[in-house]
Amino acid sequence: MSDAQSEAVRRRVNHKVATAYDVASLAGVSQSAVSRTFTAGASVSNRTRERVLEAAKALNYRPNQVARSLSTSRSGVIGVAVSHLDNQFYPDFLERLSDALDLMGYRILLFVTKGSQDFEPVLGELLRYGVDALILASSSLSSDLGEQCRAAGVPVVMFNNTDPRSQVASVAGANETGGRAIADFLLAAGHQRFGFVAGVEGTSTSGEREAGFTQALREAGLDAPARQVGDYSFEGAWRASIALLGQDARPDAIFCANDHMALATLQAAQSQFGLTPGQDLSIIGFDNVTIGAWPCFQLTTYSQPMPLMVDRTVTQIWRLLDGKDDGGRHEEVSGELIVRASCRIPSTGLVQRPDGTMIWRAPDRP
Amino acid sequence: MSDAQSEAVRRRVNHKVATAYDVASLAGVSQSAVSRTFTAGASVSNRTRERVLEAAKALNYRPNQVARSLSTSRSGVIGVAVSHLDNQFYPDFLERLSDALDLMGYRILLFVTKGSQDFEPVLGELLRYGVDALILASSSLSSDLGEQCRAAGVPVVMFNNTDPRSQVASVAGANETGGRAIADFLLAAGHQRFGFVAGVEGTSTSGEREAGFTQALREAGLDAPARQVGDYSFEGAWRASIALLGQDARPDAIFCANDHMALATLQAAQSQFGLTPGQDLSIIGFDNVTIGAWPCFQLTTYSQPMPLMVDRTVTQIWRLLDGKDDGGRHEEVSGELIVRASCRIPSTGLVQRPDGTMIWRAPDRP
DNA sequence: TTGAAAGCGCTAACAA
DNA sequence: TTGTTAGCGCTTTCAA
Repeated sequence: MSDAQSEAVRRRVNHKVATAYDVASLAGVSQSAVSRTFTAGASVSNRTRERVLEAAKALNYRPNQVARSLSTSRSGVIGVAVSHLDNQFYPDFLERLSDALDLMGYRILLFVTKGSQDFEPVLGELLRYGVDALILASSSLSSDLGEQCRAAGVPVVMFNNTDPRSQVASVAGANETGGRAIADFLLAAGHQRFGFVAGVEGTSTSGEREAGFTQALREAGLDAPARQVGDYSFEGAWRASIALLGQDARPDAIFCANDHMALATLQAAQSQFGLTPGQDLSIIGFDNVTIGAWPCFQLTTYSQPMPLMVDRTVTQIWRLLDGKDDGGRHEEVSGELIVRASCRIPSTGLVQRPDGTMIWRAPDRP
Repeated sequence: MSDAQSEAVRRRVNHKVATAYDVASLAGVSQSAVSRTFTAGASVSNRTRERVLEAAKALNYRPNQVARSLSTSRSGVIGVAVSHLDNQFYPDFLERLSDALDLMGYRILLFVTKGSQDFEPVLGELLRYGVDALILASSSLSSDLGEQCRAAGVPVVMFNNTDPRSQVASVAGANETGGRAIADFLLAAGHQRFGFVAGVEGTSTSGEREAGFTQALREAGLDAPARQVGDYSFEGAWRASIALLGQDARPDAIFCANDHMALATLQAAQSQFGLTPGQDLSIIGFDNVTIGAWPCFQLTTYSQPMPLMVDRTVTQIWRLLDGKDDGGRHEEVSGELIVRASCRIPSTGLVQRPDGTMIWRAPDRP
């Protein structure tokens, strides 16, 4: 046994992890040969590769990612900032995103942010962590942040949140369209008095949904809806709903800026006012989270198709990573108005899809 | 302006990130001096430090974590494997864990696993990612995995899951105690026929809860409960519940191995059998997830106090990182039986806590 | 307290 | 196709 070999064995015994050098000497090749066999698209002879692989297996060797990152300045890690983890929309997002990134060999460095707290310093750090890209899925996160990263040359995509004036790429649902559809739907069902529960003020998501909703009501000759802020939280929406429903002329239809808040409204209406959603009033959300379809909720909602949105998000990321920094930055993924029992049902416009779900489409206007 | 200075400026302009060398030359000191000013507990004169900090600020310099990791073989990153993200227990866990780790300057590298899929290869990779430690919060994850990492010298803690025979540290709730308490509680309420909805077979969490439950029933002279497997999923529990409730002698009390499944049982009972939980039958879960307390559920449950559990988990991690690999490995965090409307209420043993929540304590036995 | 210099483990020119 | 060599940006001895 050569010196090199015994050195390699010694390392193993000492619990030290084998390096490419150990493998090289055991295989009787250069360290570069080892590097090459573990680098996709390298140039190694089969014979060399096999010897290396054999030695690697014997030593339980695997390339050290940190060292690799230092050399290549690519880490295979993508930073993901997310908040509101109690809103099922986001865990669902994380799960699907993880899947999608996994497929491409990427990992997630997770940052759970609290609302719009001072996240920016953390993010400064983050950039030095060598993440290859950033996904900002905190609806209450400013785009300045993203702008900063973009300037630093790190691809950034905002998820479920946009700043149309910024250069930061984004993927979002059809917020304004959805808001309009919801108004049309409620009007078609014969509703008269409307309420709106907003998310965090200033977020594009809530703002656009409200804009579409209000605009469509205006076009129908109606006033803007009664309005309360729910801050995207269950408690906030609970309070907002109680305020709305406690009014003299109580709304007979309430649109909440997302499902998470709509679930609060639904329960507040039931337990605090004895109202039956779908009969006494209509409640509608946005997102189509899984639990909204639970029997006890049967929440009507405008969907944000998560698989598609995640798909678009990662596609944008790959593009940016490839340096294709061109066009198509602010992507909008359209959804559908999914009809369930929490709303009074219009007599027209209902369509049943093959999977049994009911959707509503506005009748063509003249 | 010196050559070194103009070089530094050039880098800035070219969008290249400043390195410690750039800072050093701008500050007129050695690169080591820069390193020291950014290393906690270093030895630098105030004068040097100030000059360095000034230069660093001018160049917007921050130490490169990757390079630092390569030198120190510590990354400041902790790998977290989690599954069942649709069970609110886990997003909640992630959120709190993130907070706790943040406080100590650690970040989370997230792995979302699917049940007990072939996660092991991924984890092999993971170790080469330079994570300083690993937290395994996948209730359906074998401990072999953890054992492997431990052997590789990486601290591992299993969360909400144990293998008593293994050396892998763990933090879990009072599963057996909780199971017993639940049996005692249901017996005290006068129940006769019991059902149990299990999680994934073979997981310690489900197994221990069932063992405690069944054991306590046996001690009361009763048979083991009717039993169905819910696999920790909503759909699985839904089917399991329908099977249980469709029996000839339908159970009048069902214990589900966690809240997530109990929520399915509750709704199945209501919507498929027209039963009113708390009157026609009692349904009880385990975890005390936030949504279980929602008005429409009012789920009785045995709690797993998340803040405490997370606290214990990170404490274990710090210990292991400090090389204190001694004792106290399998930690159990006790909870309380939280009484809500989904169960028939016993006439004795109820205690109201200051915050208004009702808990139940078994009367002392003679 | 400081600077010089030797790595950390790998990738990527460059020569052979 | 190979091996040699020079970094990647930092930490950490070791002298001074």
